Amino acid sequence: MQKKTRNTTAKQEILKLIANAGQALSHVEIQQQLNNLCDRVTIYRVLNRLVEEQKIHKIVNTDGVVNYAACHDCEHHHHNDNHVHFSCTICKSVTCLDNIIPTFQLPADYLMQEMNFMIAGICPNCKA
Amino acid sequence: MQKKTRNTTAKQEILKLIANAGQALSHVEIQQQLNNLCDRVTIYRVLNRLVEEQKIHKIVNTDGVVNYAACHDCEHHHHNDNHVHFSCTICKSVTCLDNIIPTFQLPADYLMQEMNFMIAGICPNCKA
DNA sequence: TTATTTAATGCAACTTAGTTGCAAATATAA
DNA sequence: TTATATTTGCAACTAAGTTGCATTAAATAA
Repeated sequence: MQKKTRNTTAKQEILKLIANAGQALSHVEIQQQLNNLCDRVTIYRVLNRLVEEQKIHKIVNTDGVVNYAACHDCEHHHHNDNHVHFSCTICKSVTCLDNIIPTFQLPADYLMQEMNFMIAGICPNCKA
Repeated sequence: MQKKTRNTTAKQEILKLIANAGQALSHVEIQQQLNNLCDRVTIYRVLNRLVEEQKIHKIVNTDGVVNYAACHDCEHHHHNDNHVHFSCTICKSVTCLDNIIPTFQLPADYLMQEMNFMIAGICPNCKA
């Protein structure tokens, strides 16, 4: 029997933040913007729940820091982070390049469950 | 003026370990296999040096854990981790799929410096 | 509306990963 | 063999994330 999940204030606010962000947010950024709405442990737990419920994506940066982004195409397509993520080494922003989907051929004897395509470099804003 | 780097015992042993491993190793795994040859801080520092010297690759797993692998094609090609890495969710092994190189088109206004392509799933060994 | 139940929260304490400063040790070149 | 600059060990620290447990608060039933 599956555990029922609740629509709490913390969850609503965190999801709203991520959905309106335009770029992926780290735990620290979310905590700062929440302005003491809830404990930092709660943020961790809410983020994990949202990932499980497939409402947000978890993106691991090239330095190991985790960021979270809203799901855009997951209504239509399968929930899978199959596009490229870009991490700017100057302004530190992490964004989803939703349209850039790499093609590759995984050997048949491998089973794919999850993918994380991360590119670090300089974003258009900082390059200009 | 560039700092001259030394060929110390710790560096030799760590590079040997990684080169002979057949799979990517984490800091913890390296520390265990080194059997108190040196301090854990030294391992961190040696690993960073080896990455800077482009003797090994740094691979970030889907859970944020960092692994290190020997460079195979970097003699001939540019030093760039442009192939797919595979992380088995069962046996926890991290391997380089040297031949699987994704193709994608990054918009011209982005500048790429580094990439990390990670796929998590079940490896041939564990699937069998 | 109130009572019941179970998920979610807050807090404190903890683990794990990695970093820093500094004195001592050691590889390299002269 | 000596000089010098890199590397190491140690202790202490930061940052990221987890866990246990008592309390709070959604959601549902009465």
